[in-house]
Amino acid sequence: MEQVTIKLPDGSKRKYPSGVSCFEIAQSIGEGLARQTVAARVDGELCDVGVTIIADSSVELVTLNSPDGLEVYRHTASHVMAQAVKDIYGSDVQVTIGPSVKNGFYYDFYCDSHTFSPEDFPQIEARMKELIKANLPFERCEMGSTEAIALFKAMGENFKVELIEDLGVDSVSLYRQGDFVDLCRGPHLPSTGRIKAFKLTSVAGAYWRGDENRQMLQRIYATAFPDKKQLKAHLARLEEARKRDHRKLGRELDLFSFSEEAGAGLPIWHPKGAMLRTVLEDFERCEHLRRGYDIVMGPQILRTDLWKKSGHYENYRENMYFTEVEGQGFGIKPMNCLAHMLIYKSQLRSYRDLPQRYFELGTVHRHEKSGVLHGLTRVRGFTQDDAHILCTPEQLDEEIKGVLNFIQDVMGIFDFEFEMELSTRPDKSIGSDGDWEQATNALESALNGSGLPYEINEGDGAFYGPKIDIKLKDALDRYWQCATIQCDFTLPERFDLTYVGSDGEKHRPVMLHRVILGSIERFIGILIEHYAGSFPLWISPVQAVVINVTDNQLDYAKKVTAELLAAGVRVQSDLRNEKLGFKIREAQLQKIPYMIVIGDKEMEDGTLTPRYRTGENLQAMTTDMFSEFILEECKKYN
RNA sequence: GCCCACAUAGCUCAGUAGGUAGAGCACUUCCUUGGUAAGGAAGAGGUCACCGGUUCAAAUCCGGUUGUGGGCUCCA
Repeated sequence: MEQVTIKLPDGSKRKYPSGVSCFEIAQSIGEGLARQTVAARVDGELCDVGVTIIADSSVELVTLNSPDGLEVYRHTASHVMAQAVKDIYGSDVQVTIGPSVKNGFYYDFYCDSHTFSPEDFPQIEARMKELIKANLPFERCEMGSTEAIALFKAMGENFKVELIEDLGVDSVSLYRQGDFVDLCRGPHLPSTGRIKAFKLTSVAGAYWRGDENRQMLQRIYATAFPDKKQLKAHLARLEEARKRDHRKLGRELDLFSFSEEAGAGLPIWHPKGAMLRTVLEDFERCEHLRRGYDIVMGPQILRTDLWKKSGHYENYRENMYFTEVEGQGFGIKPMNCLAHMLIYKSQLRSYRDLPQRYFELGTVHRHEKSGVLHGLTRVRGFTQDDAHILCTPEQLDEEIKGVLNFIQDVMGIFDFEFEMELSTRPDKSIGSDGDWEQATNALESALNGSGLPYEINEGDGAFYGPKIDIKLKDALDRYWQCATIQCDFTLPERFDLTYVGSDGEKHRPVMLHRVILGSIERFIGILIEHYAGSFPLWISPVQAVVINVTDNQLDYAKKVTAELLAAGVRVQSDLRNEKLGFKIREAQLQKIPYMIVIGDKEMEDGTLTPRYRTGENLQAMTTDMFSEFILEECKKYN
């Protein structure tokens, strides 16, 4: 009998009879492993465990512990869900696609006669459970495309027909479990019974093939995990995220609100939220000055002609707000770079003046489509911590490194880990090859120099230049895009920015657009969720609240409050005629770091007793000692 | 912008079948002066998001608008 040599990931080699299946290989290593194996990677290609091997190959057994395995698992669950839906709704429903996604999977259905709602979930889930219990095996078969098209046409599955037609290949693979057949590349679990824990989570609309001009499909989102415990843990994580939702905490902590009367997407900052913002903005001003930036300020509206010159009118006028007075048109700024370039242009620049680093806490307005607004993370009016660095091409490398360093410091201060992506030249772009190459190299070399890992996002740069995007990771392992560094040689060209070089000739400066926090609004939204509203002392809008035990200490408590306020502590007082326990509870719910308890004892000694929000009481101390302690803590950051 | 859902007191939510609204917390007043997460009593508070339609009668049914939520698309 012919033999094949199988190379395993640990480097060992084993001989098997030709035609051995991956499952049998797993079995030969151990029954336990065989039970956990859901797919295999044969010579790098992900495939079913049932696949047979007829030539020497390297085989990696994929278990549920790997991302690949989980993906196969969830993808299979999506087929089971599609089967359940077809079983229940029959030909009223057409299937389309159903991939696995982060934390779960979905399947998109087309259906005119019925609108899915969470009320349908129990029935669909019940049918899925039956299908799982039946432990239907998955059978893969290859079929000529013509034949497959005919098959799906006969089934009335027009979306599948279109998919096959667009694939433009001779043959396709189908997967069958029970009487359900789906076009699919696979791989899948060996049988439906392997699914142990799943749950349908939500319904949503989604465009066919992600194209807003095409049919709207009904997407059912679900999640699946290798066991019930992990599913439960995932649902608990979602619950935790709901608790931390910045929209909920924003109201509970009285930070901000939105008003239907004012307009959608326009946050209104209440005293505590405005204080939080002010602290962040002061921090930013200080950090920028420290790093050699100049603070500048541009106007809120600029003449429409200028937006035409910059190209923004052409590209973004649908998203801009305009106004006209006395026959002259103005556009409300959607970004800050124009004024910054006008500052640059206000005098003749020498290479000796460069780099120029203009920093502005620039409030911009963009008319985002109504459906995309979301709390503070997607709004129509927001403030960017925006800077534009104009420098010589030779300085580019150093400047980018400086910005990366800046980002690293700031992310560290807020306990954020982050990932970086380098986005390169897109298909549709402007600028010379040389410019692109130089800019991309500069970004790349700065990234390499930082020693931090990054990924390359081929073709995802802006049309005017490559960029580095930073995605920060919050306390719940969610990623948020905040900081970005973009190279731009277009705007300096359009605005004819120049500097006189050492050779006495005019040269074109390079412009870096960059933000650190991105939008202050968005960043605060992320911070609220990251800290679950329990802000570090230095950014807490209210750092301490003075609480008297009885009316007897009213005057002393007022005096302490005034002294702390004068010393620069962000303090409030709660002198209501309520029990201490009640006032402590309210301060706890407001997540105020320190509660200053004042009773007869403190009044007699001329002290105060701070209680930290963890419940821990500090030693009684004088007002001066406390304010000094608070201010010292804050100085670490600012 | 698109699909679906939702909009009742400051907040969280009830409101069964169309018959002009209810709770808890918060608020006000009074009692209580109590040392570390809710002391007690009473009171006040709502053109049921807005506009229009059906009906003898609309919080409830229908249409539109605005806003919100879950997604899709988009994010200079």
